[in-house]
Amino acid sequence: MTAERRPASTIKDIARQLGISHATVSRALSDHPLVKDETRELVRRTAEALGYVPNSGARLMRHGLSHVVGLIVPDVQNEFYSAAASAMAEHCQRLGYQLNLCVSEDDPNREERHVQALRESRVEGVLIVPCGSSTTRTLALLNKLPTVQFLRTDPRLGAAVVAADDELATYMATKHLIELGHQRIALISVPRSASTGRQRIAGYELAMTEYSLKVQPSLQKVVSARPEFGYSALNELLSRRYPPTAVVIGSSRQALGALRAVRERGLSVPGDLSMVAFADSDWMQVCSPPLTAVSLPVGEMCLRATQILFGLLGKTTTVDDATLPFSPQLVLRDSASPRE
Amino acid sequence: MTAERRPASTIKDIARQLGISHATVSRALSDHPLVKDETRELVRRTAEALGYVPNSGARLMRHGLSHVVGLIVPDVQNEFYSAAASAMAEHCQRLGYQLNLCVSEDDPNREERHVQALRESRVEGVLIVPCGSSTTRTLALLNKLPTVQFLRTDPRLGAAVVAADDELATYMATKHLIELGHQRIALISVPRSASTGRQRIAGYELAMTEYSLKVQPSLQKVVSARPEFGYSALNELLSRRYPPTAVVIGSSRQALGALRAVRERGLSVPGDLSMVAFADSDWMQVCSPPLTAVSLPVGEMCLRATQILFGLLGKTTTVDDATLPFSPQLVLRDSASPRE
DNA sequence: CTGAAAGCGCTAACAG
DNA sequence: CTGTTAGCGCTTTCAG
Repeated sequence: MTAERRPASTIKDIARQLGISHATVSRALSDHPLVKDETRELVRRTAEALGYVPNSGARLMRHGLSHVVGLIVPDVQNEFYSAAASAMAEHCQRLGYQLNLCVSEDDPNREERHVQALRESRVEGVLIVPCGSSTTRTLALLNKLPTVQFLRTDPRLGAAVVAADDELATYMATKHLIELGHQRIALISVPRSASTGRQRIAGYELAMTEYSLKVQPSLQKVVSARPEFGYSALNELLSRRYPPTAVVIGSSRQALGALRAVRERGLSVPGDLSMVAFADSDWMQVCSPPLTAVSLPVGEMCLRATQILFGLLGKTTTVDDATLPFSPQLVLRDSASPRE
Repeated sequence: MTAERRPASTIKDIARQLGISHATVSRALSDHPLVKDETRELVRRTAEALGYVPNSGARLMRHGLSHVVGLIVPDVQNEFYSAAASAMAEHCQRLGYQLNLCVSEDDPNREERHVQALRESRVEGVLIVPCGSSTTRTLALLNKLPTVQFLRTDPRLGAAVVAADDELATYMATKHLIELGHQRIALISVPRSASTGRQRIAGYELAMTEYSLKVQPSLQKVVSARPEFGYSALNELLSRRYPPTAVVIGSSRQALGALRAVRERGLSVPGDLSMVAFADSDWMQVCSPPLTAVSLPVGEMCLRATQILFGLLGKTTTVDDATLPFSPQLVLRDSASPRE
């Protein structure tokens, strides 16, 4: 039923059928003014009849522009990235560009394959959340392309940056807990390989030292941004002789797992443990208890990132000139309370 | 810093630089056996030096295969689809294919644009969750391409289908509530435009009539699969003179909004209202209360869909021959209880 | 208004 | 082992 594998019909097929030259067909199809209306209509109709669809490869070869931009994110299951992807798709759409969405899984090799593929298809620009340990080839490729690094910053990459102040975010989260009277505050964070990991850890440590609290390595769990890891990290923390009374969690995905751990142990939050999450997700307002979180302005950041990218492409869209970086905001809910 | 806009170097540039023919360069780069090792190395090195990246458009034109498949989903923010996208990306990856992920937002025009773009770039196959009101052009295009319709079925599309038994799913959910003693059971569902909407509504009605309960139109809210709509739908239901004692919710996104409504009104679930959700999402086990849900085997379905697609492409992967369609499973948690 | 012809980057057949 | 050549589908001069 599906899949008639015969090669797609071309401009020449149309020309042959009509007994005219393929050049005329090309003109007719691209609304060139110097074509008789009658011819144009005829061409249109037979194109439709033959199921003609232009070959973008051929078109690309002629005038070099693909009208595609690439977006590489670590994980579409992370609400933060999927929201970003939606927003960016919307913006590209509006500008008549196609968005090619790729998932790196934070794997440098996968990332490289995607960048390579994007470059081979001659995308005009790339939006990327770099994995932090990008291969040199990846970096070299990106440095030859209009690129915007989104959220994470790779110092080896000479591209524009649109990021939030992650350090401030975890600083705020930690400070909030300290001011509630907590002292044994744990941190679950994403790895240092990415800038965001480094910043989030730094923000936590900054708050701790600012209030003269000892930063204990054993209270820091640095793991991947996946629910399972949040789950096991919190379990380990809670199995300590002196478990923490509060925890800052560096990723919404980890928060999900952590909450599962809490639930399994029958602990009450915030009674037994206060929690503050980095990044605010939809579900955090309906979970039990609703999670206090540090929220980032995803929408604005996406807008800015696309604006910058299309700026680099010469499409000067209106660029709003708010100041970098974007500020996080503490959203108070019920998962953090004064220490008893 | 970024973005040197000079045109990418070609095979000919390499040839010129080395004083050899571009054919030799081509051979060297594609590991043709009849090339002197020395030459091959030389070519490799200069290719690297010049930052050469093959032009996939040109390559495509030569031997017709793009090694890309397309995936069109309605919404990446829906955990169900993002999980599916991840799984499918993984499978394609393994087979050396690139996955081009597109988001239709359930908008027929956007869907058409994507299908058109995919066809223009000569993707070898398409996995699609059809929006239900696809344009005739979309259908025509898809019918000329190896296609697998995933989850939703468009009767006008002659493509293979991989779907769950959605009717059974809501039937099970509704039956569960009926057996708990509920009678005034509401339904919040996605629109009838898609097969899934029709099936989910049918399953609910089937269970109701089977137990001789009246199907009241005013207890059915048919709205888009977005949190806001779940929110307002449930609010309307709860504002009735005789509000339902239980509700079946046809989408995880709607469930999120519904939970928000419940929370705002200070109602207790399942005390004041029992809920069962269609589709099980990560967060449903940590929300308050944990939601009883009908779960679908996403993983297996994705595997099957990709197997079928690559089967159509002639790559005969091992196809497991479980029976269609896939069966839902009721996951009992705490959001549904006997009616007092 | 339309046709002939060149060329985009690449591969493959055919000669050496 | 390598060079020459043709051609994939399309746009774009340049001539009519």
